[in-house]
Amino acid sequence: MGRVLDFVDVDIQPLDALAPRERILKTASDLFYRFSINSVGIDRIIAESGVAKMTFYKHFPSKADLIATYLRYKSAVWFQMLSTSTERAGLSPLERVLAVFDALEQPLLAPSFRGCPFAKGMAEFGPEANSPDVEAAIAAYFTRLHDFVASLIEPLSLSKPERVVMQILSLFQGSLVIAQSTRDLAIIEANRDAARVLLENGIASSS
Amino acid sequence: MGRVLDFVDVDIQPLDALAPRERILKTASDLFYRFSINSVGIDRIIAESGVAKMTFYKHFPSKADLIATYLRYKSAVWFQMLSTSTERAGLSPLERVLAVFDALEQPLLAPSFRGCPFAKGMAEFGPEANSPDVEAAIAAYFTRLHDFVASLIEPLSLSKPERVVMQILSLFQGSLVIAQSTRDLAIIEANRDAARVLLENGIASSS
DNA sequence: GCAAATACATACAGGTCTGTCTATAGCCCT
DNA sequence: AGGGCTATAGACAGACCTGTATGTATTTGC
Repeated sequence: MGRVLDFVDVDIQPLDALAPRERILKTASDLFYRFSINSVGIDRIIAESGVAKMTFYKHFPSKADLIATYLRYKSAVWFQMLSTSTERAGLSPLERVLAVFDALEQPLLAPSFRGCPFAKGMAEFGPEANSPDVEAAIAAYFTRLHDFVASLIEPLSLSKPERVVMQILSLFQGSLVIAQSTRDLAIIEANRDAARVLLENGIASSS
Repeated sequence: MGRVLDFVDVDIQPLDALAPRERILKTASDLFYRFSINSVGIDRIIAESGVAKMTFYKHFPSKADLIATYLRYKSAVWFQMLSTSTERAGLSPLERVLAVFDALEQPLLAPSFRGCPFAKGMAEFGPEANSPDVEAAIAAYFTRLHDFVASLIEPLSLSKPERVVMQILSLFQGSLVIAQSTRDLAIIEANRDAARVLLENGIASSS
């Protein structure tokens, strides 16, 4: 049942066949990501998900609650994609690291691509926003992403793995920002190659 | 008179000694960047800049107008910093490219650091926001940044300069995202070194 | 010193936001 | 068949938003 975790907007199952809670979450996810979180009101989410207001507030006690759930949902989607790419059969340890950039292809190709949902979340819900749940969801994503890349790099036995992890993470997040402003898919290949050079450089200097 | 272009929050001149327009712009700049654009209302900007509402609307016909001006102002600030770093005396062409990462030190050290103002702007004012002036200001920044890095790289006569420009830009923007979530200054050094490796690799393969 | 431009203070209109309340309709389970 | 759970529909309160209108004070130029 990985259907819910698809990145692509198109769904096999029509929206109104889903349970109300999933309908709300999916509608909110689309709207929050396409527009921004603060510019999408509860009323619109309710209208477009075809749900009554009380039903909404039964499933999500507050908008902040929905936002945090949306971010955890998006996190699951992204790690699903990352896993799919990095766990392909026949990849060498080094290629598995580079595969995180392959995972960007599908999102970047989607016309609904609007950058990294978590960077966008940070932009709207910084430290002064007083939304601890939202902040926590964002921080959890970045921590998990860091650990994910670190675990991919670990088998390479680099001399300064933490440094390379930060470099890969920067290339990854940077791809998402730059791609958003230029819409040039070449960024993926360029940064995968950059990562390869950095990794091989780290391996060489660690020998 | 580069005072207005200082990144640091502290100002030598007190705020209420400035002309109303500058007071408004400076207050708005602080608030928009610390919080987010959509979550700061006109009333707050007016209150904190000690200005009457009509005065505000005389200088800025609409909030969108103020936002676009804010972004152009921030752009000037950032390029001021980039110029300062890259035009230091005694830098080799390669070191001048790497100096763009030095420019990040000052912003990252500031407690008010909240990431890249333009990525934040994109997060709130995407294509569906219908704010052409704001969009244009953001696009102008990224175009100018691209051209800036390209002009720094040009003297190195790399075989694929455009590719390396994208890599450097990704490392630069990635630094801002990652630094925002980890607050680790080591990111700068790591990515400057990454850039060095990529540049030297490009020089080697172009020979 | 006086006139004109500029800025201040504040009330207001019309809209949107989140969240609550009331009342009604459908559905499952026994 | 009927009780209880769940969803729908829509009005409503109170706060906030942008932008306008109406006066009064202050500064500036000559």
